[in-house]
Formats: sequence, C-alpha cells, structure tokens
Amino acid sequence: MKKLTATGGAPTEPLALASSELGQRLPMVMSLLGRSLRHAYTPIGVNLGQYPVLNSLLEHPESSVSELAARERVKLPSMTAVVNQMEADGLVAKQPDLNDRRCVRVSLTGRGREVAGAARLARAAWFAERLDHLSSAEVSAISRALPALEHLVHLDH
Amino acid sequence: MKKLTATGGAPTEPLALASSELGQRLPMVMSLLGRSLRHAYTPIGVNLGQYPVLNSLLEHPESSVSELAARERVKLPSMTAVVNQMEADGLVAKQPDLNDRRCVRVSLTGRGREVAGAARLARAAWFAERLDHLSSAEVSAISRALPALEHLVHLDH
DNA sequence: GTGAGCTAATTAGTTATCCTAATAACATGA
DNA sequence: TCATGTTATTAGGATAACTAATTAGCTCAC
Repeated sequence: MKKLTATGGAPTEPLALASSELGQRLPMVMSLLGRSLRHAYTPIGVNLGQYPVLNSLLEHPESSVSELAARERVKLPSMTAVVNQMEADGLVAKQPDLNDRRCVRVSLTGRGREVAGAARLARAAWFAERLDHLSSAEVSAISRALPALEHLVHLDH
Repeated sequence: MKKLTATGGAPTEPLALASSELGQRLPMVMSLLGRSLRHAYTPIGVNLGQYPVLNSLLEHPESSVSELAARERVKLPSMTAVVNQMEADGLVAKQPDLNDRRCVRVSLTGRGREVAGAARLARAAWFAERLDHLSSAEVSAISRALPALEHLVHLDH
C-alpha cells in the first residue's frame, strides 16, 4: 500500500496529497521548470520578460503600459523598462492615446509580430521535445491540471 | 462517450490537449506563479534562491557546493554566491572536506534549521490559503499532475 | 614521482528582472 | 478650480542568474 515511488511511473493512485505536500513540491517544480525555460528562450532573441508581452499584444493590441503590467502582475516601472527595451529592439511601437493623454498605447511592429510567431514555435518545439519523454498518461495528467493551475494563478487578480 | 484511454488510464475525460497548447499555457502559468511566490517569500526572511538550498540541506546534510548547484540546476558560481550570503546570514556553515580538500561541505546551523522549518510552514500556509479557493476536483487534478511535472523537470537530469 | 588534465570553488564583471520612491503630466469630480 | 487619483517615467537599488578566468587539489599514465 505504501509505496514510495520515486520514479515518475503511473500517477494514477487515489492520492489525497496533503496541501502542505503540494505547497512543498509544486513551487519546487515551478522554479526548476522556470529555470529550464529561461535557457530555452534566449536563443530565440526574446527574453523571459518580453515574451509574455509579445503574446499579450497579439491578443490585446493597443494595450497601455498599465494594462500590460497588470496582465503580467508586475509593477508599472518594471513594465515601462520592458516596453522601452522592446521599442529599442524594434518589436513594439508607442503611440499617444488621444482620448486620455496620460496613456501610451503599445502595439506590435511587423517585426514584433514575426518574432512573436517564431518564439511561439520555438517554445512549442522545446516543450514537445520534452513531452515526448513522458507517457501519454503523464501528459494527460498535466493537461487535466492546467485549468486548475490557471485558476490558482488568477486568484490574485 | 468516446474514451481513448492511455495505459492504466484514470477514469476521467478523454481530453487530448495539443502539445503546442500545453507548451503555450503551462509556461505562462509557471511564470505567473513564480512571480506570486516571490512576494510570498520575502516576509519570511529567506529569498527565492535560499529557500531551496535550506530544503536541500535538510534532506542532504553536508552537501558540497557543486552538489547543491546541480540539485538546483544553477551554475557553480551562482551557488557560491547564494551559500556565501547564507553563511553571512548565519543560516549555514562551511567546513573543509578532509577526504577531498577541494570540496567545501555546507551544513545547516541551528538557526538555519529553525528558519527552514518556519519557511516551510509559512509557505504551506500561503499555499493552503490559495488552495482553499479551488474545488477539491481542482486540487486533486493538480495533485495527480505533480509526479508528471516532476518527471518533466527531471528530464534534463 | 611528476606533470597533464580533470574537478571544486572562487572572483570579477555582466545581464536580466524585479522593486520602491519621487516626479511630472493629465483627468475627474465636488 | 483645485484636490485627489491615475498614468507613465526616471533614478536607484536588490536579486538571481550567467560566462570567463583563476586558484587549488586530485588522479593517473607514464
């Protein structure tokens, strides 16, 4: 009954994991995965902070800096810095908002759109390569947990 | 209802999420959760880099700096810096390895052990508070995905 | 034994992400 | 109109990571 399976074999036990156990292991996984991911980004020419902004702008064109900051859960000055760097890199353009002149509307340039697409592909490939080493049961377990994880993340919103 | 079950399948929905979809959304979740987590750490008096080292030393006392670096998937110089800071903070002590004098054995001080325990509790509490807002189905979905996520992370060995 | 080559740790210097506090410009409503 | 709130920026600093170069110690082939 009590099998301490260190291997990532079949994760299909009844499994009532204590929340302290979850709180212990999930963050560990997150931090390690985040670190791996950083290495995956750099060759694309986009860094960890820029990529989500690119994506965000694909779905919400003409965002203000505040909106971008809120979506990424960073403070305004942090987002200002990211956007400025991206502007210098030719990925985004800033335009004044005519209705509210305090705001700056940020939009993707053509190059930004290209890079966003390329980065998306590169990341998907990076991920797919890893998922290949998992059983289909494991992939499906992760898939099923995704909505819950997204819910968890959006709680602070 | 069509059910294409994987090996030893769980009695749950089919759900074939495209790997590109997973590769898109999972990293997003990771990065946001990581950011939330950073805020959770600071009040404890341990930072994001130190906490895993504390934990690692609970399970593997007398680790060398290299071993710690490998476990955290960071380069040696990064771990040297973390360990030095922790030594200055009185959380760990360094001792020479008598068998191999190139190595430095790192161990928890009494204070390090205390802080590790406190940090563990604080993080569990932070997490539990969040899990309270999820349904038990969601929590269980995350629990079931955890071994798979750990497997994913450990692929880079 | 001893020198070539490996491994462990450090130092120095750089980059990327974040933050807070202070300012400036604009908007809104009493 | 002016007090208060919002948007964005600047300045300055803390973390967290990296590469490259250096020092020290181990190992083994010869």
